[in-house]
Amino acid sequence: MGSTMTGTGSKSEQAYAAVKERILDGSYSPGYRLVLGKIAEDLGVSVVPVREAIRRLEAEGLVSFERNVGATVAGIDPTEYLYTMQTLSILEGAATALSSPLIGAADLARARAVNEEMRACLEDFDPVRFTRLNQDFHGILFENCPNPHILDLVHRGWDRLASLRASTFRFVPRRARESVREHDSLLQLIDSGAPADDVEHAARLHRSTTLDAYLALTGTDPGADDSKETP
Amino acid sequence: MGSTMTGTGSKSEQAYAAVKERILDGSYSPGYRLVLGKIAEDLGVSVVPVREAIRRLEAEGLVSFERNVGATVAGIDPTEYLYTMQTLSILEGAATALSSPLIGAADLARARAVNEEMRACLEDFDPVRFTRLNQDFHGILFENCPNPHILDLVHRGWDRLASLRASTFRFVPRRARESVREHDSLLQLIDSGAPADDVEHAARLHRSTTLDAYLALTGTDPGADDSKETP
DNA sequence: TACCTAAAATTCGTATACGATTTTGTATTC
DNA sequence: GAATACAAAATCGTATACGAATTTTAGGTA
Repeated sequence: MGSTMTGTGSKSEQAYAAVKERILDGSYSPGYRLVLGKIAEDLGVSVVPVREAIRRLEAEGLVSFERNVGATVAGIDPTEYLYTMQTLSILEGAATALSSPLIGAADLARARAVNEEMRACLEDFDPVRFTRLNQDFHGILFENCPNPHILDLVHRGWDRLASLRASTFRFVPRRARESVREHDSLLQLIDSGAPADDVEHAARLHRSTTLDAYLALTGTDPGADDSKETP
Repeated sequence: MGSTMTGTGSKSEQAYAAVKERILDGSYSPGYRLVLGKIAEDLGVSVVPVREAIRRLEAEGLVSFERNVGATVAGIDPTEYLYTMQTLSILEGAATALSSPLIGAADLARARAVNEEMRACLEDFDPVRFTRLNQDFHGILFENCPNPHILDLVHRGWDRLASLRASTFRFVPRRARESVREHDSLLQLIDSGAPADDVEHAARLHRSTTLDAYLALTGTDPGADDSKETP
């Protein structure tokens, strides 16, 4: 009865989906210890399929695993967050660029509508709703991407961030207004039939500016000295 | 006796490593049916860890899996090849760019040496050796990349290509000489302290030119019309 | 109290076993 | 001869069971 039982797949699939959902919605937050026996009992299956599911989640980066010790929900250290955001900025930029020549008027209209919702959402600000809309917006820009591998990687990145966001909520309110405006520009750029390179650059900048805003706010400056790029 | 037994990890790890190695070196070529019982017997373990290993390989994209039917080594259709190459060109470009400010004189010297080996290798041409050297070359340029996620994705892409290459050998001999020259330019660019954007562009172009050469040779033109980027 | 040791409890890792599903082979019918 | 029906074999999926490794707890000693 837990978690929107689909009942469709094998027990292994069921366990995979259930644990993944719990991670993404925050029921299992980062650091949470995933004990095979407990989960198995919870789901009413034996440990074998649960173990398999957890190993798969490990391969996707949602779970970290240690031999003879067990699995925990993958952590939230700021460095990881930065890595993921940076990777996403690259992949989303590429995905948007590859999509852009294939985006039709209907898609643009939908994206515009979502962005207007975001704008409306700026008053009595609801970060969760805003974040969801943001994903919808970019999802529309991606969905025409002719390269499914890139899309898959983007989705995995989102999943990771969702897992983090569900626990520690990372959001820079001041950034929201700016973000909506950047969306406008991005749409205009695509609509004008700009070269893919320009779209890519703009889309990447959009994401990495969000990251910068976050860094500026928290003062996080993880390990590597990769900030000396503007001498 | 099978496949450089490390003996270190659990049976599950052992199975994972063994099957992966067989896929990468071509012992199991694309389409090969991975029967749990057979593999288990081969490795002297039971089916449970083998199954787990295969599911993990599926998550990495090396194996495709169908419920109640079984697993096969992931296929080689040209579309996949194109997707992977395109994704790699993006990720390698970014990885090289992020590395470039951190690449020291020693690294550059090593890379130069490898490229000279490649040049020497152009006479009495050995594609396998050339390919390995090529990976070494780019590996040197990457290894300073401060973002391990990107590196991980690049390595996964390489693994996929290795699996394909081991069966159908995809190589455009005429391209080799050109490639070595491009390496020279790339090294010079990095050495001159060029902006990261320039390095990224050059590195990406390098990979996608290779892809174009392959496409021109085979006439493969899968699905999407993503070639209209140079109007 | 702090620290070391040993036993108990927990949890993992995998072999085995068996039911469920799919595939293959064979006979029957038109 | 082709198509269908059915039986046999192969293979998958998972519950159960038990040994192995780790963590926790308890007890004793300086």
